[in-house]
Amino acid sequence: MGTTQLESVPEPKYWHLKTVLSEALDQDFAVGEVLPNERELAARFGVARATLRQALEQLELEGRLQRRRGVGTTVAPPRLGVDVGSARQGWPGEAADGWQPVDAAETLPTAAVSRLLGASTATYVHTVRRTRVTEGQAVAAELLYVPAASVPGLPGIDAPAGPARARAVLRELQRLELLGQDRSVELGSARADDAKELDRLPGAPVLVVTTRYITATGTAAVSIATYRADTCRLTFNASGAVDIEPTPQPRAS
Amino acid sequence: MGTTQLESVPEPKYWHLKTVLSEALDQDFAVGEVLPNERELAARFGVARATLRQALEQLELEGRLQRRRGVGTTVAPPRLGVDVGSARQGWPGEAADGWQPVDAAETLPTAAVSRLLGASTATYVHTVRRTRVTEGQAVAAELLYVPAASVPGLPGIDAPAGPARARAVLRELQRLELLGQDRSVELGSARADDAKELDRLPGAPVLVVTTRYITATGTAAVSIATYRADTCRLTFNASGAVDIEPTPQPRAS
DNA sequence: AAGTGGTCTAGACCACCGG
DNA sequence: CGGTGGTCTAGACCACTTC
Repeated sequence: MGTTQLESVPEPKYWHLKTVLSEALDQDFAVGEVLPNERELAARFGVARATLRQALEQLELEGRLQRRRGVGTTVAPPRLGVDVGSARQGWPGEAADGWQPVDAAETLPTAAVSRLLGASTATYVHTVRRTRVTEGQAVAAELLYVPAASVPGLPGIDAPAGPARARAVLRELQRLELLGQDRSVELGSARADDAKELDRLPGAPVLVVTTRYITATGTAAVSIATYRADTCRLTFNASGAVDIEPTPQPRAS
Repeated sequence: MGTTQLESVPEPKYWHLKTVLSEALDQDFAVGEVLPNERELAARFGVARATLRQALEQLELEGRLQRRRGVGTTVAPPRLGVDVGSARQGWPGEAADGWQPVDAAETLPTAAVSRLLGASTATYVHTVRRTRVTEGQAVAAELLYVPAASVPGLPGIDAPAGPARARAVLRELQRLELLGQDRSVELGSARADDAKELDRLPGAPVLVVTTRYITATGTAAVSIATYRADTCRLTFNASGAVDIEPTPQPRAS
């Protein structure tokens, strides 16, 4: 860049790189297109591969890129808007909202889970695994914890494993009267099993949505859902307002 | 470890490191305590510093650690629960919820902003900057975009800059009838100016909360708030249920 | 087998904070 | 000033996908 290095605060190379790449993505690349490989890009910009990778990492974090080992780096489509808030006051599984039961089992709750469940401190909890698919993509993996006390009418552990059993727990849960629920969203990194379901590497950034389902007797169930942070935008429709449109591309003239 | 390396899928060193460190944090460290420096930790575990840093990065992303250049790495307190959803149907600035007006200006909207504002395509928008402080910590920085058409009664640009002007825009906005709002949450990285307000380095992971304020005539305003992803947990109280308690530490027996 | 991204190393220098 | 985390390099090898 010329001789004008008067910048008293020289921004890091990877940061500048990110800006340059971001503009290039807007102008010269279409969604789905594959970029040159990392070694060539690094050479082209005159930096080490590690530095180039730092820039790519951030762009992937922002949902601009998608990297797959053995395949390459491609331009990501706009993030998927995934509805999380408008299904007001419903038990899980009540609406056909893309959640698919996978399995269920009886386990002892971890310290963190029993803390969320509150004073009930049930000895056993049913653990239901579900996966959410939107537009053909696996966007979330959920673990739903239901204390045995919440669903007394449930058949014993002799029930067949698999989706059928998961559905049985959900069906039983829906018989309770739901008073309310509270939700929280935070950043996390995917555990190994969740990463597998989401087709990502372990440690991938995820949005962790924790929901407590409240009945008259306290917290009847807790759901911990992990959404792919790179491809998802969680939407909460606080009112009956129109849905947000899926980010139409402003085409350059 | 011993000689049992039968694991056909050897997990990455940094991943294993992260697990070991995480357990050490639970058992041997108190909140606020400073860890040994990176060079020593790397030596102690027999890995390169870059590898050690990869583990620390993930732990920081999960809110377990806090790193500050020139100071050191400390054990982070549990994430702050920041209420985002329960202030139902209110204009910004209506409740004393920790938001502090900083400044305001008149600008031309960027392509992304005018897309969010919808078909109105106003030529000018008022841009209000606010900061949110919770428990003494700056947790969020917001840019609120208000098309000039939404607040026709506002004095011209001769108004004094600074918080007073920001308050004037908010006051004018609150005269409209709010029909609803929709919100979305996604992962992003802090722009330079936001990072400064949040006392983080540029590129730090943030949760971007986008809110559209709807009136009878369309989208009257758009807010883009960036929350520190490392220290914040966004909470949405969908019902009048009790608040979630701030993660009491389970003491080992 | 060839090509991709993912992990790892052993150094170096820089920007920032504190005494 | 010394010590901290932040950036950067030039290599190497590994895991995975595709052909």
